[in-house]
Amino acid sequence: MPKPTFFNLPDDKRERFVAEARDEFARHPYDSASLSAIIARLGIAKGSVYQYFDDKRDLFQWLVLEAAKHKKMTVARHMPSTELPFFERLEAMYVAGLEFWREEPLWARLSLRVLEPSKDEKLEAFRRTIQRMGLEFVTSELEQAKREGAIRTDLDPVVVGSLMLATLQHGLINAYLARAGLDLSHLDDDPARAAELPETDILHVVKATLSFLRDGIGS
Amino acid sequence: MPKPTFFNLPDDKRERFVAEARDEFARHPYDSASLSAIIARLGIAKGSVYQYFDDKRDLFQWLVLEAAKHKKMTVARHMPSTELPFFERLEAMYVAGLEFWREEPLWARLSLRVLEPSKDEKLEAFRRTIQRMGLEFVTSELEQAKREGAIRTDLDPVVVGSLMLATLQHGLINAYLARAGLDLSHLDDDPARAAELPETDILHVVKATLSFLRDGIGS
Amino acid sequence: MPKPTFFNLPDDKRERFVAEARDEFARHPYDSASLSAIIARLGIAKGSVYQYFDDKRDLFQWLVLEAAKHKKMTVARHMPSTELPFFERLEAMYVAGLEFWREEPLWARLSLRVLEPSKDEKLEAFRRTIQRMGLEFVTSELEQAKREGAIRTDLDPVVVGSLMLATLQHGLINAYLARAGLDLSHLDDDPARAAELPETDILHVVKATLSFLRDGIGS
Amino acid sequence: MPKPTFFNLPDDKRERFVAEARDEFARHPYDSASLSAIIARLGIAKGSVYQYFDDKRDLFQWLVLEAAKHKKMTVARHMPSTELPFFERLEAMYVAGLEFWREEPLWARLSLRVLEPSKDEKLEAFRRTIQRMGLEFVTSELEQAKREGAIRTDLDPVVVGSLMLATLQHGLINAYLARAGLDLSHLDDDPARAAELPETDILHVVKATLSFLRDGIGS
DNA sequence: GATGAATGAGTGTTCATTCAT
DNA sequence: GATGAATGAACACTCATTCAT
Repeated sequence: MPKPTFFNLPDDKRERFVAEARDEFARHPYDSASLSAIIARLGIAKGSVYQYFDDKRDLFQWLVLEAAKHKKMTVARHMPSTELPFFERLEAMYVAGLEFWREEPLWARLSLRVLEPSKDEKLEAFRRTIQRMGLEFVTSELEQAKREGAIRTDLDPVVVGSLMLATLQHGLINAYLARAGLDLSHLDDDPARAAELPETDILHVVKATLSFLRDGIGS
Repeated sequence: MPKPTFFNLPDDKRERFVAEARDEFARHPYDSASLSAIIARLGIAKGSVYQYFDDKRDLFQWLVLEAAKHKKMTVARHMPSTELPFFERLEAMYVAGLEFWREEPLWARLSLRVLEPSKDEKLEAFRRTIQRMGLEFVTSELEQAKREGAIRTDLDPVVVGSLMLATLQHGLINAYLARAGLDLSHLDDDPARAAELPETDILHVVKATLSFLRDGIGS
Repeated sequence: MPKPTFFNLPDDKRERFVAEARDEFARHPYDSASLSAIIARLGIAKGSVYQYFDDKRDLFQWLVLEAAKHKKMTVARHMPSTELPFFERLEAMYVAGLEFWREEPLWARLSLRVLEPSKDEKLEAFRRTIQRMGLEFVTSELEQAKREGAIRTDLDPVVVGSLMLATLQHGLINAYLARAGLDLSHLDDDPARAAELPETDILHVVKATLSFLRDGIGS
Repeated sequence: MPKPTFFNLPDDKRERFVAEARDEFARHPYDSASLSAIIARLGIAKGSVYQYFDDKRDLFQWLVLEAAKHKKMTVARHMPSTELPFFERLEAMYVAGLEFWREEPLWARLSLRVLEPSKDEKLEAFRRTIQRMGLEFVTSELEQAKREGAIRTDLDPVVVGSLMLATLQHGLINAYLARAGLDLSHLDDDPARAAELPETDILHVVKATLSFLRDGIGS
């Protein structure tokens, strides 16, 4: 949704713009993120933003889609090309999801921002769409797993899907951070700190999560 | 943290104040909630708020603690007085948690608001404390369950605690709402709609969640 | 439509506010009039305007109604208390209308501003209402005159009403100004100049207008 | 006042430019009309406008003169070639004036726009010139009519000229529109609606206006 | 002759907070 | 204890104009 002007920009200028905009929206909730802060850091004129995007929301939504692209790339890098059984697929996805936080903490933080409520009603609609798509993805994966015989057939896909989505969106990263005594809000001051988290923890967290998901906690 | 002035207020005036403030902070993220809107609805002077509380954050934090009190009361009403084994305790807690949404949708919504990030740094610190306490509660429950022999002993309490917290904070209510095709943001226009959700769904959702937690999804 | 705050203001402060706001909206078309300019001249904070009025349009509409009040007062001062036949009533009204320009040039100029188009759609609706009421007033006066036998009975009230309204709203003041080689836009630089126009011209212009209206220009 | 560049343009490109610019200035008051909107619709570069014209005002003024040319052409088409007595000439002119609204509503609307005040001081000077020329035209016509013996000799040409000008500029079209329950501002959303007004009304309005002008309203 | 990115002063509006009464 | 007027920094957004290419 950027205007053509945006793509005509010299690469380095465009990249600096994207980087600063991403930083701002990663560090602050949408309503609090400030276009003025972005242009001040870039040293460009206020009007320029509106040469590139329709408005603040337009910029944010595009950044969210960009974040998704980056995530997809990271995931692709960490996913084996061969077809995997359900739980191994899940494990690879979880590992990739946490690697994304290490490799691209700002894009990862931005991805989560879209789940936060805003007072912009049109953005809320966008958020609902994203959320609904997330739920549909998880439930369809569950259906597939059922067909594969990997999971129980008596599960309510909507309920379990919602629970797993919460796990994926909030649980996993919080578990990973909690091991370092951190919290998402610690990252907001300096998202790059995510890159310093111990990579070895990733496998531990994912394994524990997988065990939790597959076998539950019951003795 | 209210000032003495607040408690000297006639009961009905204080209660109206609390009700309107709760509504405002339930309906809008902290940064977007407006003191002006509250005093406009109450028809009181702007300065009065500052006779009762230090500032906006102070008011919000107190409301969050009030919400916790209300939740505790609802939970108490739905929890059997007798000691229960872990999973039955968990089930009762989950049922009570969803009943809280039906009985006191505004307090319930407000409880969740505190988990949303804000640009107010001091509020973020408060949020971290709340979040940490939540995690500690869950992990200690898990430790207790281990001692009871109710759950596996090989679970990493921090990881599983984080996952269960995500489930409790986001998963359960989203699962309950998703069955009606809703989303938290739908409630923000009119939180009272939560009271109209089918009560029978509660048991279904909780049973499914319990089965998910206890036995996992693996076949 | 001002807020109570506005009326609680000390008289002199409120009057200065009204005077500066009136000047700004008299000198510039609505869209070009600047709240910033008003508060700069008053030396008050920008927010204060919004303590008094909902927004720019609200302020403007109230000023327009105030202008109407002032006009009514001026007219009352120049209208004989006794009932008059139609053409004498018309003459008195026209004289009063021009006296208003001499006595209160800024209010008079403001009155005309409401007839100018704006890009604010809600203001356009207001303008249409004003315009429609003007037409209704003129046509009802014409009906009355018909009953009095003062005017021809074969006149189309809508057509003649529209023509007379144009005469009243634009023709008369332009005729008065044209005699001094002026134009409305000359007044915008310094509306007070209207007070310096020769008072004797008023009667001349009105007499000529009356003769034009009553007997036409045909020989 | 266009630059030579403008006339070197291929005909169709120049004509599209004129059409879009006319539409924009017809639909919006000068200050609100937007060059950006014009070039967006044309799909040309912003700088191009400044290759053709000095600035926004220059373009507008030229368009106003073009509108006058178009009006002259429409009038020529509806005016009999033979010399006519004053009132018949007037009638023909009025009919032609209203036909212009039906045939070329956008040029007609634009013609009126120049009478609206603006914050651009140089444009105001232009407007004064136009207005003065209009007055001079009407008064000279009246002088001529006097010599023909068509009208009374005791009329003040400046006063009556101003009144008739108001009639011509505002009264006639408003009378025509008022019969359909419309207002100029209704046309601004879609000026083409003027073409749908009943043609038969034209003669009625003009006849009524003529009767009003020639014989007055007195009984 | 055409381009279109950059500019930056300008707009109306919001809102928590203060403080004299 | 209550009032409520005043504040002013901050916000998103607009637009005619310039100028290097």
